[in-house]
Amino acid sequence: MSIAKARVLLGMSGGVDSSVAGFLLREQGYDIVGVTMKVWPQDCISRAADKCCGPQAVADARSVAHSLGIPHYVVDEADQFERLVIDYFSSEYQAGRTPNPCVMCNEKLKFGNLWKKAEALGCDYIATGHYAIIEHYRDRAVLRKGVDSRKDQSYFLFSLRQPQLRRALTPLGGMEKPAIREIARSLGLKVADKVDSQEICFVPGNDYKSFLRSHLEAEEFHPGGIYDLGGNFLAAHSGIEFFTIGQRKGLPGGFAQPRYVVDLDPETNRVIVGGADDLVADDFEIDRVNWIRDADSDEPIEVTVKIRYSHPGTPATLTPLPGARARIQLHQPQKAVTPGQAAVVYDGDVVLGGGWICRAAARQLA
RNA sequence: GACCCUAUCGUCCAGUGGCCUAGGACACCGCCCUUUCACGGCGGUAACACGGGUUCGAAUCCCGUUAGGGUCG
Repeated sequence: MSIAKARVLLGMSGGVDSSVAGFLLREQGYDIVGVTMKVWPQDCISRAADKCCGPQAVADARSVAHSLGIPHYVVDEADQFERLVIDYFSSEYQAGRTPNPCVMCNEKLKFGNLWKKAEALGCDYIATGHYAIIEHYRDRAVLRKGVDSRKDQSYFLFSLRQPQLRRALTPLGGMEKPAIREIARSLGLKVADKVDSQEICFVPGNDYKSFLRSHLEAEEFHPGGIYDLGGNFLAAHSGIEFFTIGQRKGLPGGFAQPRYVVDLDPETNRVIVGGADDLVADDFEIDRVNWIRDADSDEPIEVTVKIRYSHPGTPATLTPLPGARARIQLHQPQKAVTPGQAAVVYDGDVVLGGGWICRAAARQLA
């Protein structure tokens, strides 16, 4: 069986998942090369010391690679990360949208630029510790949800193209998190009880606003006013980049009911707030659509769509539109459909594809 | 300048002599949730403008000071 001797580049974050992924691949007979991306500039490294791609992560990955008996390399992708992930992150906020940097990092770096390294190392595959299933068939790859529904990360992989998926391995897809930790403990890996990563890996303290303030010049922000749906001015704000649809915190108080951001207008830099009832939408468009499973036709199809990672999914009708766009009509209105976030469409546990949520026409002010 | 009204947590209000060691909502803070951003759940900090009275007892009544708003100019 030729695949048993295939050589695979394992992306190692220094966490428990990618570490156990390495063990599983080794058991399956793969020839593994461990690689950790250093994505943070040297001069800022201390600020991200506890994050997934900081120096501790590199040290942990190296330790695990040694335990597993596999070679380990560090590749410096800081420049590319800055350009492909951080610049995207900042510019989306500046445009009044809410970015998802993890999707972009997967598409552009982990399953993107890393290919150059994989080829240089003679690897046929790139493997990661994602909780998602990638099935390889003769003519295509199928992306499915991970078996552990609480950890499923297929959402973050929706933008991968077939050529990327066909050379991608995710050995944890069929497993549950507790079993992963158990394996790590039984192997005596030092990362067995390391906390799960969460929040944006390059943002210290879970404070993206401070990150933007330090990353952008003061004049690059878009200050404006906060208005209600009646067009009444409520307060000034220091930049639309500090808001996202559905946000409640940071708005003026003194109302009988909580206020939520219901719209961000990049033309006027207005932040529009309303009540919970004003937050629902049942119809929106997505662009830059990526089909993992080919759309057979331009006919509408019934799907389940997730409008953000931690969304349970909801039934909808998807109608393909020209120019890699699509219209999504939700059967049940959902709260906080947010431009810039990914809408990923499923058929059961199979990822059909997805796209990026577009802003609806400007809300009609009463 | 005379007269009238108002003055409670960051904000908006509740409270009309003992049930107020002052209640709620929104905001804020913390924890939980979470490989994006949000939402959400749980918990917490926080005020009777100031000074005198009356009363057994005052946020609640009276007087003055100060600060807002208004009527007459």
